[in-house]
Amino acid sequence: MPALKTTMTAHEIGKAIAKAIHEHKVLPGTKLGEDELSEIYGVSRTLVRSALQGLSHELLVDIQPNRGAFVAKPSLREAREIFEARALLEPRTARSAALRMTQDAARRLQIHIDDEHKALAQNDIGKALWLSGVFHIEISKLANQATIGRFIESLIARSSLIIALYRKRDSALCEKHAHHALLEALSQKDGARAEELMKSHLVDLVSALDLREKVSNPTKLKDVLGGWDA
Amino acid sequence: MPALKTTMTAHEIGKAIAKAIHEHKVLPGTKLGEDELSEIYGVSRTLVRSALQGLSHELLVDIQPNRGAFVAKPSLREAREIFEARALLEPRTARSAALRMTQDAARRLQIHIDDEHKALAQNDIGKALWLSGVFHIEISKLANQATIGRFIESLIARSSLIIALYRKRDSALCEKHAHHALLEALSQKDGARAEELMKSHLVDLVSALDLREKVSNPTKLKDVLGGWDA
DNA sequence: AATCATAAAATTGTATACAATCTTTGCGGT
DNA sequence: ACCGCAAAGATTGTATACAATTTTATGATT
Repeated sequence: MPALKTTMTAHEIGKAIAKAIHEHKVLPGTKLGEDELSEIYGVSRTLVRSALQGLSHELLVDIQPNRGAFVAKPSLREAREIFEARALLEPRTARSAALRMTQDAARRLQIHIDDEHKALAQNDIGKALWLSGVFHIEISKLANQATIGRFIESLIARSSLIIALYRKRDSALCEKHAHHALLEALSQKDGARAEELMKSHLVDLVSALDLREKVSNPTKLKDVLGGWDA
Repeated sequence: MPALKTTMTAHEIGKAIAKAIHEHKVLPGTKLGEDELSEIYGVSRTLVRSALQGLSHELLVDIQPNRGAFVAKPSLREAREIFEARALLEPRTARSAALRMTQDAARRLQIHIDDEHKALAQNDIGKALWLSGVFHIEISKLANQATIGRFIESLIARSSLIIALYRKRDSALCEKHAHHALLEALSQKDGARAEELMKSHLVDLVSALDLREKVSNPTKLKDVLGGWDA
């Protein structure tokens, strides 16, 4: 599928890495070595560095001076802030999107939801996660507010890192119906309902996370590590 | 004042260029040639390119492939979006800031306001503009929400471009009292009032701009250009 | 004189070479 | 064995060299 004849641009490389991060193909903390990446994409380190700097600007990767680039590990505080920001921006944006909804957009979103279900059916969690993010981004694009849309896009990308780090064990990350209900409200141009649905959808998302302060008591370490030779 | 012994980093160069843009030392549309900048800052094009790419990510400069980097020229639509976004984020943030206000912060903000007045007194519009932006950014920092704070910072930086492009002739850009009143509300931890003041302050800012659609009718061109040989 | 084609100059895009820094390895001392 | 230390290796940071593209200058043709 990808065109191999022409060499990739820095932007394309960044997109590819971002997608891998979003799909949890590479986990937070993973080192992104320049030589390694330039080998993979068949370009010089120049373009790889440019791509990594771009990702660092979006806070998807953390560049440590003289040490290299790593997939970012958002703190608990950052995690909370990001979902607070989403709760502020996305419901409002969903309302705007509803008012500008078209038949064509509804069709595209429906196909998107089908793809999500397909991915889930074949247990491709990574792809499902990525598609879920893109669904939110598509809605924000419908609102026709590029500026806030960019903010939302950035928040969603970082959300995938948070899910990787803080997801509760065995918590479902996408309630099957949430996106469908949202699409329905949008199709009916029911702005108020779309706003409300998005709001509760985000609450559900957060409730699948464990964002409580770690109470790790250093003295308890041996309780956890004890019995290693039993 | 600036340390000349050590070489500047890409980030520092970006900050320097951003400040020049913010201060209207370079106007929207200005070409930012790589050789020229590397000459100025005494570094190779590598670092200059890195800096320009960073600024491009913040939408402060527009990089046109194979043509170079130019100071961005936000469209009318972008301009409206940016101030809508500010109206959404900043009042809310001012309220949060009020609740976390400290004596020390109040002192710092007061000094800041004094600097603004000094700059205005000596007619250094550029510096006043920059300080005004930093004032807003400082408030957002007090709110202790780094994520939204970054958004606001980015919006404020772009606002200076909008002011350069769309300011009404002879419109005052900073009503002397606005920032002072804001500081007062913050100092009294009066969140509701701070929110309200910020809201109206932003309205005032927009009212100093001319964001109406240009009605330039192409057929009228000869009306404007006619009589060249009279 | 105006216009188009072409060549020269200047500028950006990418790769490579070298320098600086960090990481690992191996050795000797305690 | 366990630390500390030093040299080798690997990785990132910066500058330079070369390729690709655009811009400007030149000149022939109408």
